[in-house]
Amino acid sequence: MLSKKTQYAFHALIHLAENADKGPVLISEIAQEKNISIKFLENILLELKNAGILGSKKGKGGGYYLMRTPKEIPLARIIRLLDGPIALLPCVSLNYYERCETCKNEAVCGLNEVMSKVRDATLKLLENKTLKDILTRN
Amino acid sequence: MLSKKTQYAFHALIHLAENADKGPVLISEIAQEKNISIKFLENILLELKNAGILGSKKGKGGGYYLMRTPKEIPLARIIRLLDGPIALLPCVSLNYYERCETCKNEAVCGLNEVMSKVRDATLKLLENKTLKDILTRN
DNA sequence: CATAAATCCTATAAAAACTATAGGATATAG
DNA sequence: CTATATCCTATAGTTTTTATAGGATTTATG
Repeated sequence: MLSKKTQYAFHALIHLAENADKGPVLISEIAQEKNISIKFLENILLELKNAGILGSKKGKGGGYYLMRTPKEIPLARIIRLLDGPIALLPCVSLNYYERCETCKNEAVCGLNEVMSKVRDATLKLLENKTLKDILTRN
Repeated sequence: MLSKKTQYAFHALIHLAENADKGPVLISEIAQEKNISIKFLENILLELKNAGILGSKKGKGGGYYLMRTPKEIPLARIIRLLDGPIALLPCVSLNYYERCETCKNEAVCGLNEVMSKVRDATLKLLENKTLKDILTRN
């Protein structure tokens, strides 16, 4: 399961995308709208900003805004940033790979093979679906 | 990522499948072979037994053994038993569903839609691939 | 320049989950 | 009867997750 952090990030990004025309959005506005602890959300938005996904403006009239269009932000990017690996095992992770301690040869490990397929199926969706795809449909 | 518990369970099940002809296998043998804490493994095997996946025999000559053929044990069963939900969000989980607090209508939630697809793609593999599929290939 | 508004930054607290260990109870083979 | 092995439940230790705190910094505005 995705952490609360990542879940909150998605909801915040949705709010920012849906209010992109109104200039910078206050943390407090997002927190209230999405029922998120304001201080927790602050840390999350800061991380998204440091990763280049969001921009911000300080002082009066300030707030957060998207640095790219929703279509350019794949869901996998957000998950990896806040949750880490998407794969089910370290030995099949593309971005957080760790060698399997137990098995002698990953190339002939059946578990490795199946979990690689799960990873591929998951990534096919999460790399191609973007913030645009999770905005309210209508 | 899958917990150590589930990872250990897979390795233990593989060992049991590959030694099914030799009668009950000792916890200590599996622990040594797969480098798992014997006491931790004991708890895991007990859980698998209570779920009907393994059988056991006490006393001299005792140990654990599979209650079904490897082909009859889907990977999803093991993961759900030891790790819980396979889905990335509570609101798209089939076995551990929880209503989404934030969104008003899950039927039109784009996040729900994408994560449902991820779940379906993952389950298609994990429900159909079994212990048999992760045994060493040769 | 002074002030208020807002993010920035880092530390830490609180809670939960995960990993591991302990030790006696129970059953069984011989 | 004894040794062997699982059964069972409690608890300890560690890490991760979730949340909070509070001062520093930047900026708009009068």
